[in-house]
Parts: sequence; structure tokens; C-alpha cells
Amino acid sequence: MRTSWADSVADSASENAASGLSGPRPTRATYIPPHLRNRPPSSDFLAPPPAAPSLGNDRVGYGGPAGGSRRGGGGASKPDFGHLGYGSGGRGGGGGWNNRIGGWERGREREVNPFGNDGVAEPAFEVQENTGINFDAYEDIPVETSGQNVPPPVNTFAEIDLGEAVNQNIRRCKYVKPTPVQRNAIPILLGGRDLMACAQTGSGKTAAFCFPIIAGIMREQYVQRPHGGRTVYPLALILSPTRELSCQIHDEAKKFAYQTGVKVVVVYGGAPVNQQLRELERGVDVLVATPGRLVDLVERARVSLHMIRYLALDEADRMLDMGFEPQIRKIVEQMDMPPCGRRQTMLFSATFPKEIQRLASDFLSNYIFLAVGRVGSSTDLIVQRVEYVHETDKRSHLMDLLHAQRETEVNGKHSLTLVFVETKKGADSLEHWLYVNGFPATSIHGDRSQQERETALRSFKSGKTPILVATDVAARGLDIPHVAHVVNFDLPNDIDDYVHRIGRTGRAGKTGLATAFFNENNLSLARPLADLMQEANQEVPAWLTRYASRVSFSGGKNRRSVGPRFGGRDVRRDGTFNRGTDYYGGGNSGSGGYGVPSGYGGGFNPAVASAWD
DNA sequence: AAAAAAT
Repeated sequence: MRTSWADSVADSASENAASGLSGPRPTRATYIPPHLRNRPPSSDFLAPPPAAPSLGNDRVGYGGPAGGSRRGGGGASKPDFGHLGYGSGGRGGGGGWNNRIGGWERGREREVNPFGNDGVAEPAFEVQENTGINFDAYEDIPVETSGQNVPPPVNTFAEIDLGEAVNQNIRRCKYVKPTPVQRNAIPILLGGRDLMACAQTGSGKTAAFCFPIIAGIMREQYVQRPHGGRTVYPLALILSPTRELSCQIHDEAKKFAYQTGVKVVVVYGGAPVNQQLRELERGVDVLVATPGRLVDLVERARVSLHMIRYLALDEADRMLDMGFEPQIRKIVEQMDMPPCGRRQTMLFSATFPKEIQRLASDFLSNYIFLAVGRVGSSTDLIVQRVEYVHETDKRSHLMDLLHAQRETEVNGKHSLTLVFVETKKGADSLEHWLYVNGFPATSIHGDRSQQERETALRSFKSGKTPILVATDVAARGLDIPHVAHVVNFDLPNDIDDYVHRIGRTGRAGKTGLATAFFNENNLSLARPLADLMQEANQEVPAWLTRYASRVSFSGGKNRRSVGPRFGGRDVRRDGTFNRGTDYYGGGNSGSGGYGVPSGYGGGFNPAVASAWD
């Protein structure tokens, strides 16, 4: 009995060798196109069977129906406008209903238990690895806040009254005490303040903005929303840069909102819009969305942002970078969303470049800036390696790594390898190559259909295909347990992207390995990469240091002379553009903290950056 | 230059 795919790859390799074939040969004679893969047991090299049915999230195919049984006759019959009337939770036509009771009763009959425990009251969520945060590891993390009248942090969930229903969900999630970002952000948000927060993903960031949103909606029971027509009026909007991340946020938010009467819906592109419309018609309080689909729905007048009271941008620096900013600006400023000050705006991200902070302040009103460090305050948990690999040698080198990966598997438990490439084409090509060489790989990128993307991600998470080839679509935010190894097959051009990519491993207190293939195509990254690794106490190869110093004064375009790309520091606090105070109050950062912009590496403090996912 | 995001 084989114990791992690596064994079978090794076996097939030896079979090939025995049969006199030179070089790696396909284990299978027939090519199966990507969209037909990941089907049940067509392969014999699979990892040990997934221990448990993966996650409570049983989303199948398109976004849909985690919402539970359809109520009433949907279909052609007229939409039930009652849910647009009174009552928080956007439901319960009986305007005066106590929110909690209303939500509770209705929840019982129609709300799927997002904890995946067949409706039992005290569900098992213990092995829910998504949230398996090692809370003890979050002690003594440096925290910085700035802004006027910052509410003090809390130490326990008990200190904040989120309501009994939410409290119960907190227990179901096995959250014993709030993480630092939650300790700080929740009181700020409950106090109604706008917030710009830097915190790594996986540290409870989603909960940090979801709890206050949900509690706020529950509190305001008698919000009257317009009704009539087919327009829905969500009270909260959560935007994220990828569809998968939106799904992930939605799944989390459903847990937090379970039986609170607060309805969470997700909309995103690539999936049939009709199903999403039906979900919306059944009522929506919190809308999670990717920008494109949201704009579409607003323009079709199926969604109005007029009643939005809470706006959250996840991966906010990404949302406001060149590719996204116009869309976000359109949504926030040119549609019917209430202006700054009449809504509460919260921006969360792991990295927060200074120039993005400035942009972001357009969307904020008298905001509080919050920066929270990470477990171990560094990437201690991630061993970073960089190897010089010529373009032509990358594949065979990867094969070596994948074979070596076998040794790192722990008692038959699948360990996952995430391989980042630069282009969609490159992803297809590498996936195909791995596949014909007997490696159980799949891929995710923006040219694959949404169904393929979701299937690939599921297949990877479950260990069925423990190798995932990905573009940057998977670089941010995705919480994938058991990623033991991140391979930067192609290095990104931006060090921030590198930081986000390697942050897919070493999560929640577990250790991880990150290997990068470096060659002459990556010269512009030499310096920032060398700096980052050094600050994280990683072994920097001498050759990389040489490249770094060589590029030093050539001022490549990767070298934005305008200050640190990571803003662990509130831009409002470094009025002059010179050596800002060290975030850690004179810690070990040789580069002088965040505020040093002009030179090279300008104040970008890798040790800190890496501490933020 | 590339990726992502509506159809």
C-alpha cells in the first residue's frame, strides 16, 4: 500500500528507469485536459484519503446554495418584499420583531449550519483547521495605534457584548480569546470609528471586522429599508480582490452570523448570476463581493448601496492599487453609497504601502490606524531559501524539490506544495508537465473557469492533488491549511507579492518552507529579497548578496524611491518624509523604521514586513 | 509585463 503520492511518483520513476526509458516519462499514456481532472479515483497516486469530508463548506460548483432550503416558492412568483421591510436581518416582515428571536426562529427552519455538524446545537469545529489559530502564540505582539481618542483594547470576548447568538458562534469556532487584531479592532469598530488596520491574514482579521458589523446590524433593529422593485439594500459591504477570497470571507461570516438573523450573501463573477440574484432576493444584510460583479448588479439596479452603513475592504492595498482603484472609487464614490462619515469604513490588509495609505484616506473619516504584529513577530516560522536556477533548469529542479518533499510528510498526513508562477500560460504549461510526469498537480489562474478554479482549490485543500500551480490569484488572503512548502518557481517583481505568497505557509503557528528560484530575470528583486531574508534571520547566499549590491545604484524600476511599500506606520505620523520612528520603538531594525524613504530599500523594514503576512 | 475583476 502506498503511503503517499511521492512514493508512487518514485515508483513510477523507477519503473520508467527499469523499462529503459530515459528521462522522466508520463505515467499515463493519455492526456486528460485540466477540466476533466480531479475526478474521483482516476488516479492511483493519490495522497491518503482525506481524513474528513473537507470543511463545513460544501459549496459545490457555483457559489451558491449554502443558504439552505429555499423558502417559499421563489421561481416565478413575486419576490417576497417583506424581507426588505422592517426588521434587522432584512427579514421578518413583522417590523417589531425582536431581532434575536426572529432570527433564531427563522434560522432554525432554514439556515444551514455552517459548522457542518448536521444541525446539532454544539457543533464540532475543533478540527476546523481554517481557524485553528494558536492563540497562545499571539501574546506579546507589538501593537501600534494612532488617531484621536483610540478606544482601549479588550482582553476577552466577555468584555465586549456581541450578543448571545454571536457569543455562541464564537464558542462554536473555539475562539477562546480574541487575537491582538480583534482585541484592538473590535472596540474601535464598535465605537463607530473608521479604521485602517494592518494585520496578517489568518490572525482573525475576518472576524475582526465581521463581529462588529454583525453586532451593529443586530443592534439596529428597526432600520427601514426601501422596498419594492427588485432592488435589495444591504447594510454592509465587504469587498475583496479575488472570487475565492470572497467565498472564504462569506464562509467565515456565515459562521459568525449563524442564527443571528443577519443574512450574508456573496456575489462574484464567473458564476451564474441568477443564482446569486435569488440569494439576494431572499434578503441580504451583509454583502460580500468582488468589484466587477457588484458594479454590474448595481448598474442593473438589483443592488443599491444607498443603505450601506459598513464598508470593509479586505486586502485593501490590493484593492486600491492601479488595477483596482478606479473600480473601487466608482463603487465608493460614484454610485449611491453614503459618503464618508455617514458610513463606517474599515480597511484591512497585511501590507500597506504609504502611497496606498494616502489614497485610502479618501475613503476614511477621522480614522484610527492600527498595526498588529504577528506570531513570533517575524517569519521565524518560515524557512526561506533562494536558489539560483536557470530558466531551463527550473522544471527538473522543481521535480527534485517535490521528491524531497516526501521526507517532510508527517505520518501519512498530506503536506501541500504551492507553486507560484508568473503567467497563466506558464501555470497551464507547468501543470501539464507535472501531470504527465506523474505528479498529482492542478492549477488555479484567471483563465480557468470559475468552476475549475474552485474544483482545483478544493482538490488541493483536500490533499487529492497536493500540488497546486498558481498565479498571483492565490497569493493573497487564502487560508489553506497544511501548505508545507511554497515554491516561487517564478519570482514576482514586487517584494510585497513575495511576502504575501510565502505567507501561504507557516500559518497559524505551524512551520513552513519557502523556496525561490532566482536567476538573471529577477535582478530587480535581488536587493529587497536579500534584505528581507537577512532581516528574517534567513541564510542569504553570497551570490545573492553580490547581485544585491550590484543592482544597488542602478535604480531599477522595482526600486520605488518613494518610501516603504509596507506601511506598518501611519502615514499621517510622518509629516516630513524623513526617518520615521521605528515601529518597534528602536528595535533591531537597522534601516531605521518605516519612515525612511529616499534611499534604497528606503526604510522598508523586511523583518517587520514579513511579520505582517 | 502580468495578474485580477462583469458579460
